[in-house]
Amino acid sequence: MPGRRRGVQNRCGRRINRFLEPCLLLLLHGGESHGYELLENLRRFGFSENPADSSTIYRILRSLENKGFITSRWAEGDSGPARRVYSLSPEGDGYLQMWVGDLEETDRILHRFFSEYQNHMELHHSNGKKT
Amino acid sequence: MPGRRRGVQNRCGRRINRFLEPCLLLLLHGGESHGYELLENLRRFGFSENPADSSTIYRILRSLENKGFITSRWAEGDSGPARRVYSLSPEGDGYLQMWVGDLEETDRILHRFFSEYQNHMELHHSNGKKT
DNA sequence: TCATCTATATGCAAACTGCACCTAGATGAT
DNA sequence: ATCATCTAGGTGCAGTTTGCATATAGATGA
Repeated sequence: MPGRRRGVQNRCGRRINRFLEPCLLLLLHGGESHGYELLENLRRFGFSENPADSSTIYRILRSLENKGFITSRWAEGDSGPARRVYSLSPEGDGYLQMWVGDLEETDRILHRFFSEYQNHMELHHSNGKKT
Repeated sequence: MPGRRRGVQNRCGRRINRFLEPCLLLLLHGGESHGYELLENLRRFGFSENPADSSTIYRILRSLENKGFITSRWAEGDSGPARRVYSLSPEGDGYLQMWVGDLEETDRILHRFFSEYQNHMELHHSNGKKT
């Protein structure tokens, strides 16, 4: 069902920087896989119908391989064209750990934003009127 | 103390896309302010010593003004050069609401990532070995 | 006069992303 | 056989964002 997404896209973009990278690493942490399959499995992370363009996925995978965080081999499938199957390397596992720490920091910042926001809203609520 | 940050930067960049935008909007929600002051106040959000380059701030403010979400006027300060003082517009207030909803969605995705990650870790923990 | 602080801004390059488009094997229908 | 379609991987290009360097300029004090 996935693959090339044609037509108009949401184009909101307000997400996390390079967030697809740790998602792909986490999927590969569960076992080797190829790009097309990874693209389908990305939906698990709750992107509402908008994970990414396939070109983005393939490019991220290529860059992860260039950095030595994953390795690839060609595999003849039981059906369809050959697949480039990726596996997580030990370095990639460490990189995933780093990503997790970084995202936890991001999460803290996010919650500081929410609490600041709620502070403001309570102050404005007390004067009863909101233009 | 802030201003031009010279020297080497962390260059990790794994943060939230355009996250500075809602932070600036929220600060302006608390009252008008100018760029240099906003830059200082950004630290409240818990960016660990790395909020943003001043050029980024000024450019985001300019783009928010172009979209009509904030307005500006020149103000002669009691000291130092003139300042461009920004105020949140009603449209900007709505835009901030939208951002909050969007970041809540981001937060949900983030936590789905964390729970997937913990699932994996528990599975790997059971076989007793972790490099 | 000169350095420094405050304040705003531009130029440039690198990175990331979305969209359009291309290649190519496999599969099934006509 | 030919064609459309699905699977699978990929490139080219343009728009956006960002970090770093740098420019401009008023104010202030040595």
